[in-house]
Amino acid sequence: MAYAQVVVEIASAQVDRVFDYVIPEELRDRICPGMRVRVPFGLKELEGYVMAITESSDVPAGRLRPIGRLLDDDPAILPPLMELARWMVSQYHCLWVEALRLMIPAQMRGQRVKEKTARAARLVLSGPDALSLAQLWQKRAPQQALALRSLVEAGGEGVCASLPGPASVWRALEKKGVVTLFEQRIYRTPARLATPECPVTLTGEQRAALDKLIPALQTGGGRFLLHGVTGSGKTEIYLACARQALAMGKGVIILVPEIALTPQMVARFTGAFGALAAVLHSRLSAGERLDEWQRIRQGEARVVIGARSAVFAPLMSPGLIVVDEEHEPSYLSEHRPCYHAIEVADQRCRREGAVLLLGSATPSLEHYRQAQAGGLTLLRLSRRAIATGGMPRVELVDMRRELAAGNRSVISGSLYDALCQCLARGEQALLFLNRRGYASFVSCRACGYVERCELCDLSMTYHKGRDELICHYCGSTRPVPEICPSCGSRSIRYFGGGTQKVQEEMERLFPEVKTLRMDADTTSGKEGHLKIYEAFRDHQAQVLIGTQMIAKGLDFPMVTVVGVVAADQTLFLPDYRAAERTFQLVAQVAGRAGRARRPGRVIVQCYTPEHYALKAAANHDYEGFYRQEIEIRRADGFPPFTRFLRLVFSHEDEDACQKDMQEALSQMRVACAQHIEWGSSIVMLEGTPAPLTRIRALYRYQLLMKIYPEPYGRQIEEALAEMARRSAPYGSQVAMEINPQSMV
DNA sequence: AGCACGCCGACT
DNA sequence: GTCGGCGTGCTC
Repeated sequence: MAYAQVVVEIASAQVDRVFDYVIPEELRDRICPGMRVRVPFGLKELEGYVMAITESSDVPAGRLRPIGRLLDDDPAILPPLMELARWMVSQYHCLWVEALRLMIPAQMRGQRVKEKTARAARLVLSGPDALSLAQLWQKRAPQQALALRSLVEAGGEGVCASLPGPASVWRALEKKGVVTLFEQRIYRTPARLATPECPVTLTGEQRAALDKLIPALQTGGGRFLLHGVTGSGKTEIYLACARQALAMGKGVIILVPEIALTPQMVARFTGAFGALAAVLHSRLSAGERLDEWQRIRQGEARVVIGARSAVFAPLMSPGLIVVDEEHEPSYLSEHRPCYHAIEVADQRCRREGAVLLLGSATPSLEHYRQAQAGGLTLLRLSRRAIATGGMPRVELVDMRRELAAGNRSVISGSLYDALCQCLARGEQALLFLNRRGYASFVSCRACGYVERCELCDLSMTYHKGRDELICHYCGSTRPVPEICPSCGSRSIRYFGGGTQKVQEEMERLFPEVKTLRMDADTTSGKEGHLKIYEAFRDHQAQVLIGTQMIAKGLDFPMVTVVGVVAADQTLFLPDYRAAERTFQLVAQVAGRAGRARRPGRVIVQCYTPEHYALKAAANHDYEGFYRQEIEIRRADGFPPFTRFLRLVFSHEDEDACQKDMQEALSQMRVACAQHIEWGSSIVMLEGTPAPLTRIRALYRYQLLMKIYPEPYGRQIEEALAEMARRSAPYGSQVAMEINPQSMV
């Protein structure tokens, strides 16, 4: 007798284990681990994942029920990815289904998206025979003759819809026994541009990097950090490595932050690899996503370019995983399971004998430290590739002085001058501001009342186009009050600038200059991104104003001025990574300037120009920043020296929420008292309300702690995970975050 | 996650 | 007396 061990499609700790099922005789030689099945479970039928096939079962025979049916012909999850799921369960303390779900596109569950097929025809005769028949029928059945000829031209097989002749003609040909008709699978391939490959001469540094990478690809293993300044040609390296891996019959995954998954980037890879390239990102339709996944699974596509979750792409034998812009926070998943795509990529590479290549102009402290210690091989590109004018000049502008000098605009004198010169020369400019909307809060001048979201503890942002207040956390909207709800005064005023405000200011200062705005508000449509990108590339506007999304990856040769409107906005957030973030942001934005031969100029407006992160960014001095920041982290016990853990409790009732947090805190204290030896591995910080105390009508409290990995870090973390798994006594939701990217 | 089983208040 | 509240416990 054979049994299947199945994990069922229910995300709950209570069923987070395998259930044994009898395999009916007729399925015995087809079933294997990694397949999805339908199984009876309680009163219902559910989808499940076959984890293993066994010859015996501990469950009494009377309780065993048979597998319903198989949902796949081939296992949807390849064996190495099953193993990767196993690793994720232990690494991220997640449920089995949560890990398994990552391995297949969501569309495959519940069969929500159908495979697309089309009527196709195959020639039964040889080509010459068919042609002579066509000749014969030319007079009496010209349509059939034409259809037949086109089918011969198509190589004897083709999809009817793309060949001439209506369905009736094809049916007639089938009746005559000349062709057979059948349904053929059609892949919905997302539309994309393809930048033709142009031969490039590699710089000495690029050559040197490849001289280390190519042998590693050939021997099947190695971990590299490519530290290349903006514009130094990291993409050339990726392409060359990908070609090498393909030549060896291996597959390639290129991970890119969602935001950098620009048409430009996709076009490079499509140009280089054509139909061998598949794209996975959030803007694909359900059908496109499913089909791209299946093209990869079938081996038709062997170069995958995609965001975070593409690390699970079903490639048969990956030879290379590239993580571009490896410092980006978006590689850490925000929802369960909270995996880090780089950790997963590293794990996958080790298991499948692939090369891991991390690339960034501003590497994360953690990976740079690993490179210093030898865990990662450091490859450097310290100069921009030949066609550029060197690194742009970066000026820090002290906005306190601007204000003292009487300039109350969001545009400083220096930025204004730079823009004047740039625009007069017919060149383009980027203005970056990490906040969308028009005013970050509206307030009553008389009593100081600020409009806040009813569900979140957050001031609401005024959006001018829609003329309403929007909560940037939950998206709820409200009209702007005409009179103050608190004191009845009419003096409602707008404060704090966003991208809309900057755009208005630009139109006031340069009325004849066209501007474009790129932020979450203007890129809502499916092709929203692309439209703005193309309009700016085609010079329909001279100035592009935007948030994060213009900081990454864009390459416009005519941009010679970049303005950062408020650089230290992010510097004083309650987050141990604030300095690193700010440094990276300024360095990345600055890298958008002067990418062709024209020299670039970068104006960074801030209130603390003396801050080491800003000074280092202005000097293009990554090393200098690293040395200072790593010492601070070491001294304060922050990552990468510790694992920073955050338990977030949320409940609609504030009291219950706080009590659950207190309860967990005392439990931890008890546990620490029981395990005296833990003392050296854990630093408990106080439990407090989260900086955003209320989101979407839920109150939030948090517990912060630092865990030194050696010698008891693992044990402590396990205990905490167990605590988070058990529901809290007063009913709060508990989420455990490891090295969270945001602490609000 | 569902859904049953099981023990205490207001209704024909 | 019963209908029905949602608190534990199980699903191969």
